Amino acid sequence: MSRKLGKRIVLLREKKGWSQAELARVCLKDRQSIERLERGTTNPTAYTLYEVASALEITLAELLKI
Amino acid sequence: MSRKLGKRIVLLREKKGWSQAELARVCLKDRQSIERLERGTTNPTAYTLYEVASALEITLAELLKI
DNA sequence: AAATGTGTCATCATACTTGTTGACACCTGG
DNA sequence: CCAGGTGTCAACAAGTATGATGACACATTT
Repeated sequence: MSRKLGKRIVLLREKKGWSQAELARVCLKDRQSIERLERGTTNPTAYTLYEVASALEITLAELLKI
Repeated sequence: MSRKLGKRIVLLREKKGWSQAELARVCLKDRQSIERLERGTTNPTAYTLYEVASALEITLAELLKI
């Protein structure tokens, strides 16, 4: 499930033409944190997902369409 | 944000006519864990939300419409 | 009155996420 | 060639979610 979520984040990030570093910058997060999220090696918290969704300018529900 | 999410869980749970204990049972979770979630005192993980959504027989996106 | 169901709260140990730092291989542009 | 961007991986400290247990007040039921 984390894997699928990660793939969706990659998809939405690339749709904006951003690199992991760029998304991290907008999220005020670390480049490595984004990378872990996208690889699906962690089980992120709701707030982390909210921050990513906000950075991607979408809703949480939109991000979670997995 | 956790507060709003908690209120949504309460709403969806009551829509099914369930008590916290009943939702917990279906989730294979502790009654107190559900209560913390609903009060918004924790920042739940994606997997926890997935388990709750599954118990409520809705999608994660549906649960996260907050 | 007593028992049960309900929501709430606190505390504990364990496991995990997160931010951080450092590192590596790969590719592309100067 | 080489400097920079890219994605990946590992390990650490600090903070936190989770499951568990126990407790409390309130309402409803028997």
